[in-house]
Amino acid sequence: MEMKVATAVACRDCALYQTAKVLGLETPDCSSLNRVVLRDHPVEKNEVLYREGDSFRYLYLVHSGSCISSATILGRKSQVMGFHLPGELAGIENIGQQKCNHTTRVLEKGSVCQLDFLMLEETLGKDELIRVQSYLLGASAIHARQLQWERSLTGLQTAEQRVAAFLLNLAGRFESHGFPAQKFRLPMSRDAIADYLGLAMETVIRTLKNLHKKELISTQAKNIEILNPTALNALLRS
Amino acid sequence: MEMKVATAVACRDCALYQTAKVLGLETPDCSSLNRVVLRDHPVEKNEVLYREGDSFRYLYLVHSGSCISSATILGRKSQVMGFHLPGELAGIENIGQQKCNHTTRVLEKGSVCQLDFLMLEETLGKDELIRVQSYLLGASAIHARQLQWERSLTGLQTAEQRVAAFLLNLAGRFESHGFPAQKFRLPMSRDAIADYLGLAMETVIRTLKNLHKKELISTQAKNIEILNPTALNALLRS
DNA sequence: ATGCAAATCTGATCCAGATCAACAGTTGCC
DNA sequence: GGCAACTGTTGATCTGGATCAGATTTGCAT
Repeated sequence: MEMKVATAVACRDCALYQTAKVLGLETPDCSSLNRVVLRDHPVEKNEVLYREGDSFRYLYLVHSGSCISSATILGRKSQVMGFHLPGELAGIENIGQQKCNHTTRVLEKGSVCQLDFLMLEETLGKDELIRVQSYLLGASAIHARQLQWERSLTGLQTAEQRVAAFLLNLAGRFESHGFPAQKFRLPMSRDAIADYLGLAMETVIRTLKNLHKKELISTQAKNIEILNPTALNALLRS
Repeated sequence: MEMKVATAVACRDCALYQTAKVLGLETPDCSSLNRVVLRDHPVEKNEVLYREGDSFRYLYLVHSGSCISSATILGRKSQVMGFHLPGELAGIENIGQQKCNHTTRVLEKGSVCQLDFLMLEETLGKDELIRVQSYLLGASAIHARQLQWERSLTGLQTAEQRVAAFLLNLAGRFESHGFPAQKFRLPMSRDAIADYLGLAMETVIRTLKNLHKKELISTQAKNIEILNPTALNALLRS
């Protein structure tokens, strides 16, 4: 059977729109807003939003679809650094840097809003600059929290714990953007999950199967249902 | 034989002093500076700088000695999140948060400078606010880079790679603060390294021994000498 | 110096997960 | 519609590192 869930954030819930409002760009005629924000730009699967080494210019808000970031680091050809779900920003990791340090590409086709930083800075008074900086500090803090969460995956010994933590993190993020937390579709391949968690793909597959068998979750291809979040959480504590 | 190395940054090299200068607090009589910065405050081993849940107020610059940060996260009682060497800031991870999300304690006795954020904000004009925010964005970016580096440890398969990466990271940080990169003293226990890297203490010990046997490094208790940085780096690429 | 507690090291065992290999299912493309 | 390429799944094997149990060293306090 097919699971149907909402797949896009409403414009009023879009973080970039909120941002633009906060930044004082929401003039009645939307002229300032439209100079800086490109709304609802469609993107195709595998399209690259920005590449490692590009000079940093845009912040992206995933409106529908999803994205994956990867980076060349510590001598590995490429390591999956994170995923961007509908309602989330991509590119925050570049704040305060000259160049992009991730490559971010589209995982599932959809649309993004794009905020142009160069354009933004051109037309900035002192008060606006203060607001922008405040906002960026907040965004950086949110990003740092997710990074710290990911960093703490290192401390989880078993594959089961890592996969459980991953599913709960996704669930929480979906929920905080207005999607159901119990039932969702994984935007990424098993391979990408494995890379993200530092496991082999086979281990991810077997672990998901095992959690299914234990009736903590239900999996059918990319469709996930979390049946027992409490027990899932308890796994992390053992 | 005893290895002697410098163990404290000079005041003029202290990041907080630089910071204060950048922020325009370096009046001839140091009155503004002294209101906001507590210079060279001695700290004892195991002293807590700030605790998880405390409201965020101070940024610390490790002048001499060293610190360790840990946090309760993902259901673990405590996970080592990072180390703060002489010349480095502690507390940046709290920027943009109300409450501290790490507990940071002194690993080796020494002294710290302390920057009071509350006091700072009280006496801030627009221009100063802009400078402070700029500085904080830069500091956050540096912190995020280290976090990303740590996050990518997840992708390293073997204990040897993780330990090698750890030693090279420490070496680079020592060097960038004016200390020798090849020869230094580990401020932390094997246990803390293990926790930080997500390994068992015994594995860390054996791996260090093994790297010694291969003559890539030389270890004598907490004294480390990196004999072949190139080969050490090459380990990460295999 | 001396002694004691904490930190470090060594050895032995065992198992979770990596790796290899073969195959099935899916998607998209001519 | 059918082939190619990717993605997912299962089974079998093997090894690196966790775990447990001790021995030894280090460094601090007196």
